[in-house]
Formats: sequence, structure tokens, C-alpha cells
Amino acid sequence: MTEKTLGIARIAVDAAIFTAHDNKLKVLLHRREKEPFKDKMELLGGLLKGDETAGETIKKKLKETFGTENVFFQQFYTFTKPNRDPRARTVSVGFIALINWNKIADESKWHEYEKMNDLAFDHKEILKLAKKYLKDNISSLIVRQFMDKQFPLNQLQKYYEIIEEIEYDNRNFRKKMISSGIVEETKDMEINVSHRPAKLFRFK
Amino acid sequence: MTEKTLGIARIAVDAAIFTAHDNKLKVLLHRREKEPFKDKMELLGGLLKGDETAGETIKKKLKETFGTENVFFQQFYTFTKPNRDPRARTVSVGFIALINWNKIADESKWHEYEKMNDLAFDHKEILKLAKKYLKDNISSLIVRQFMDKQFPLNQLQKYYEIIEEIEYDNRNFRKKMISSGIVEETKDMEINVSHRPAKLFRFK
DNA sequence: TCCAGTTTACGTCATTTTTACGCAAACTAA
DNA sequence: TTAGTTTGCGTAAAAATGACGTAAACTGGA
Repeated sequence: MTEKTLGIARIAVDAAIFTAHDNKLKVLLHRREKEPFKDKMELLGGLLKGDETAGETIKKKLKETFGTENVFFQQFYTFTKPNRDPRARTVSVGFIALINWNKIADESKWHEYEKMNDLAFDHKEILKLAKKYLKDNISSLIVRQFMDKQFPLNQLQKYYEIIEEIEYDNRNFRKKMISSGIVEETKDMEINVSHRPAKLFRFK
Repeated sequence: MTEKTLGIARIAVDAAIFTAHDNKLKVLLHRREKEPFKDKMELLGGLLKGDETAGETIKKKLKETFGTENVFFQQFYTFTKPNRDPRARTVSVGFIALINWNKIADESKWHEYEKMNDLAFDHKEILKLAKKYLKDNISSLIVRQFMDKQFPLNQLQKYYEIIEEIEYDNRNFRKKMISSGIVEETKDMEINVSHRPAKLFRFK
């Protein structure tokens, strides 16, 4: 039997890694140095080793990239089109990962989500589906990964607005967050802002 | 290089196929006739052909099984543990499928979800995660797959209750469904029921 | 034929949640 | 000192949710 009838493929992971900074949603992209798609940008990813789950592979990659094991990630969709990699049949388990801007050393590889160009392979499709996943799951787990230990509610609101693509009334957003019980006040305040300084909050 | 370092695996699909009948949630299971796990029950599934996406493979399997292309299905999670199949490394893209009881010819292969025994491979884990997915996504797409063209609201309520594992007040459930606009009245009524006959509704 | 048992289909009412928006307070920059 | 900004407190109307009352409409059995 040939490969055609056996369902054999290479197994890869690809990660749509998001952060938020300067009121913008950003994604991590690397420039490819080899063919195919030489010089195009691509997501972080790679093939599974024989004794790894997809989750273990992506966790290792994230640790290599950020130097910490504390990066949130979650599987969201698996991409199986036969020709998505021109070299060989490759199935990719897609992950979404979220990281706080302060944990980032090299800022040069981060690109505004809204200004994406063409990417290598089907990575643009992967990123778009990841963004939708992010939007659909914002309150369950997700926003807090972007925030500093302490933050003004106004910043939390900005990130909700970027991801959900809607606007909130700041007074109602405040009530909603406080009454939902996911955040609590700290004793600290903003400093050096040219308006009334805000209390800082943290996640409970 | 060996298989260990290349990330090569067999690619399979497995489907958690649900129906609802007699106020119970049921799943389709087949008895395995070969080792491994001979005589254990397993999900519908199989390997991808070389030119198929996972979606195409599962669609073909569903057509073989039910004789129609109109079966709702959706990818929900990909299972990648290295030893989930003792014969060879196999990655399985998990699907959920939903079918109306009236489209089912052979009733013998359907088993109550709540009375499941041990299954072959990791299929019990797959089913449990599928049930959770069903519960979490009940209103977006999913319940209507179980319903006949026309149905009393009471039956819709029963299926919500089975899947969500909560109970509704029938008067409030009625208001909720009608005001949400997902159903509308028909001119038909129940017949031969030993209580006041209900209007039949349909999805809009 | 009438009664018991059932569910439908209509309703009320109190509570909670959501939404719109008013405005003084607290800061910086000029 | 003033203009410009956002915070942090508030009110009030509107919408959604949840508990429950009860007549109507059917069957099946006494």
C-alpha cells in the first residue's frame, strides 16, 4: 500500500501567539529562512517527537521562545488539508497562546494583528480562526493573560474592546467587572497620568 | 532518522455520534471484531486517505453509515497521546455528529450515554469530551439536529434538560424559546396524547 | 358520563441585569 | 489659572430572568 491509502502524515503544531500592547493586539511571527515560502512570515511551530503529545510539543516550543513554562495555551482546531505543506502531507494541531507584554524580551518579532500580510503555508487562516476563538472565549479564561499583576480597569476595557470589536461605556464596564467578582481593588494607584489617577485592580 | 524524531503518525478521525430518543441521550457504538480491544465497543472512525481532509473522511463515513449527506458534524478536539493506539502511533481528529432519531434505520447500535461501559482505545475519553462540548454549545447550533421538522416545545425542553443537566420551568422555557425567535408556531397540533394537545413548532 | 391525571397556554409579579447618561473629583500641561 | 482628560460615584429606565397561579384540553378508567 502507498502512503495515499494509509493515512500517514507528519504531525505538527502551530501556535497563534497573542499579546496586547499600546492598545493593539499583536502576534508573534518569524521570518522563514528556507524554502518553501522563503522570507515569508510564519507562526511558531514544529513537528511532534515520537513520544510527545501535541500539548507537550507546544509547551517545549513556548519555553524555548520565552524562557518560562508559564505561558497559557490551548488547542483550538486541527488543520488537515492535504496540500497545506508542499513538501509532504502534514497535519497541524493549532494552538492559541497568550502572553503578557512585560514577559517579552525581543519586541521585534511582534506584529499588529490588523496589519498582517500574507503568511507562509495556511498560517493566515490559522491566525484568523485563532482570533475568532479568542473573541468567542474572552471571558472564560482569556483576557487575564494579557494583564499585568495590577492594572487600571480602563486598560482591561481596552483589551476587551480590541478583541470583541465592540465598545463599552466605561462606567458600566467598571460595574460589570467589579460585580462579576473577577477583579478586586488594590491599594495602589496610577501615577504620572494627565488625568485623575485610577485605582489599580488585580484578578482574584 | 527514525519515526521517533520525525513526527510521523497515522491520521484518523473518530466521531462521537449522538441522537436523542425516549428522553435519553444516545451514542452510536460498534463492537470491535479484531484485536486490539476485540469485543469492546468503539466509535465510528477510520484513517484518512491521502487526498482527504479530516472533514471529508468523516463525511464519507457518515454517509456510509446513514445513507445521507445531511448529518451535522463538527471538529472539537484532536487526540495525540503517543500510545493511544497500541499498534502504531495514531493521531485522531475528534468529531461530534448529531442525527435525528427518525433518520436511523438500525436502532440496535445505539446506547444510552449514561450507561456506557469501558470502550476501546481512548474512546470513552473522547465521548466524555464530546458530551461536554455538546453541553457548552447547545444553543449555538446543536439542539435543532435532534428535532423533527415539527415538534412540541415540551420535547425541545426535554433535550435541553438532558444535555445541560438542569431543569426548566415549562412556562418560562416556552417564553424563552418564543421570544428568542429561534422557533415559530405551525398550524399543526399533537394528536393522541392523554393531555391537552400542544401546538407544534419548527425552527426558523 | 364523569372524574382523575396530565400538560398546555395563557397570565402576573418581584427580582436581577443591562444600558444610558449626569456630574463632581483629581490629575497634567500649558 | 484654565482647559482637557479620565475616574468614580451616582440615578433611572428598560430588558431579562425566575417563581408561580390557573383555566383549558385532552385520555383513560371508574
